[in-house]
Amino acid sequence: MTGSEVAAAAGVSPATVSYVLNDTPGQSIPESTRTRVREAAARLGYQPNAAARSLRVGRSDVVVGLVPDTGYSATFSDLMLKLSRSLSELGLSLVLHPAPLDPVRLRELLRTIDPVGVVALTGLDDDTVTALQAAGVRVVVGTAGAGAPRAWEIRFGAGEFGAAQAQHLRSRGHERIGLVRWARDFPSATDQGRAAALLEVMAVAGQTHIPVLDLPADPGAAEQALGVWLRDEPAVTAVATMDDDVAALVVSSADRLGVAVPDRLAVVGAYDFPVCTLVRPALSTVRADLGDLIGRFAAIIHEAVADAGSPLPDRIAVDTARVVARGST
Amino acid sequence: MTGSEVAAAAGVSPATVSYVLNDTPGQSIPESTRTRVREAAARLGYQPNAAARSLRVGRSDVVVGLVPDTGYSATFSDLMLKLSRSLSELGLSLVLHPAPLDPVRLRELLRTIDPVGVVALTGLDDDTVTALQAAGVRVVVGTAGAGAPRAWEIRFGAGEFGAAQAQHLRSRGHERIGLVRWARDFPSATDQGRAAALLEVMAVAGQTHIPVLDLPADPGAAEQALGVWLRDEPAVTAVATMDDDVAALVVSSADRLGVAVPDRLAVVGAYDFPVCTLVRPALSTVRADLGDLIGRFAAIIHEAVADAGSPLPDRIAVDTARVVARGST
DNA sequence: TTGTACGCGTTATCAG
DNA sequence: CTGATAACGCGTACAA
Repeated sequence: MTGSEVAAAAGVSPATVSYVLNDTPGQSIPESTRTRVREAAARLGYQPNAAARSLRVGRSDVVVGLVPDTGYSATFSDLMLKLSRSLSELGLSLVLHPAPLDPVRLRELLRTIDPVGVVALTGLDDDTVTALQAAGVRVVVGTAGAGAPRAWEIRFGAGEFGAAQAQHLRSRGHERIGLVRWARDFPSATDQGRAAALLEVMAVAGQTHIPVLDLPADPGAAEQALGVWLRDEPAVTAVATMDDDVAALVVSSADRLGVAVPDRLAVVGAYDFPVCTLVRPALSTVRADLGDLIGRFAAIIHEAVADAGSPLPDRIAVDTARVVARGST
Repeated sequence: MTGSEVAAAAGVSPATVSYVLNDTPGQSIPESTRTRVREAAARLGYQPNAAARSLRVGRSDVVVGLVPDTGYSATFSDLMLKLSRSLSELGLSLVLHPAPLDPVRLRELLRTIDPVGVVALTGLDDDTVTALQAAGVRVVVGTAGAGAPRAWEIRFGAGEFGAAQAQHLRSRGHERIGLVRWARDFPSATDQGRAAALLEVMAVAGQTHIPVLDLPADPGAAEQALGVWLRDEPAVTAVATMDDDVAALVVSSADRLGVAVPDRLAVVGAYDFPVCTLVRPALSTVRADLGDLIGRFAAIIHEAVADAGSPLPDRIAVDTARVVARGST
């Protein structure tokens, strides 16, 4: 079903079809013609060819959502579903991809999808951001990142989660805290941003660096790694984790090791995943109303796509980050 | 960077560039020309434009992976990562999308991505499969489904997980079992296939239908729903769940209700998610070496894409489905 | 007010 | 054995 066929059915030229269906401004087409075209399009089930459109316009209508490759809880899933709906109303569509991606797979993604925007639930390192811009991505929404954000890049929640975690642990009397992240081949930018945010708060209490534990996903290996780490870092009485999945593994590993939570080791996670209330003790965590942000993301992306020259906010604060205290702290 | 520029740099025509870089058979181009072209392409960092290619060829090189919209664990995440790599080697790329999708979003996905193949970690209902075929998708790999598979559709693991769960529960002496699935607006085809598989095994023991509990994701609501359901179904002494996330919520809800697991209620999950060993009692589950299947999926998709007429297997058995017995049964 | 014609980058057909 | 050239479907400048 092509635009020409619709034009033929409506008795107009292909150009008119394009004008009508795209609501092209500056064209004075009588309402009667418009309805005839729209009706024909609807009747024939006309769907514009995305490839032809992309080729002509020079960009696709696709936004890529980068999700953590460590698995992806219902919390994040809901977020992406919301984003998908919001973007959909604005004529954009969302597909997901696991992150972080190595340079080769990133290039492949950019080449095959040529997204107009990227929303990352993970941090993006500078090289990735640079590659995205070079590939023509109009707007990037992500969390942490080392340098200053570019004009077309928006950051959110860079430090709020870490700050909330550290403040909570301090308020519970802890003076030396650590960070637990997933062990992985390539370091994640989110991990680094979180560590920096924790340190900023703990520096006030005299802590000079944040010890980091790389936790393997395998329960046996995790237990061992935690045991060794706790011996090596005897001053650490509490840990913040990158997310609640990691926190859950810490708590259960501690249980097996005979390490009392929260007495010997307090644990605070992040994002309030469903797993929080499944483990014993239940996980304290930091949650934020990210769902609220999603609508703004969509609007910002739409704006950036529609009007390339419009200025973007370089940062969106997550002002709703709040501690949910449960049994693990 | 376009093919024409490469052609100019190499002193050949654009057509020759296409022939060389695509290894088009039936063309006798001297090795010297080939190397010259390849060199120029590499030097200039040529990346073919996917939109133009899609427009010309009539399909994209993208495969869509449908993932459960309830969130998915590291187990599925790993699977998709493996699939992504396998497809990548075959010149195809993978993007993810939450499923099930309503008809509107499905159409949008098909229009914007125009995938050449679909791999679903969830079941696909018949309408969806029909829509996929109509949109020109060459091959669909999915789990359950009501009717018989189409020639271009491959099913895997339709009943194996359910059969293994039911057999395990029977071997533990249970004669009346139920199925627990996520409460959701639209029924999932996976859920229906699982129920049928369970019934097939339990029919031998005289069970005539499988009571189903729709579990809300919210812990409080889940606890209440489980309590009511157990009162309504006093004969049920064990449940199989759709996956380990659901199973974990059942176990923790039972704990809060004072229902002893496994004595009053045995619980067996599926897929061996990491959450299995995080809850008490640890979850019995059914696992299969799906990673092994992934490579075959990729090969089958590649085959179907490369040679439209080649016959596909209509079914791939998951012969490695095995029970992992832990504390919950 | 509407239609014609061109170009986006690629691949396939068909002369040379 | 090689390379012009047309065509894919759309959007838009310009002509009618």
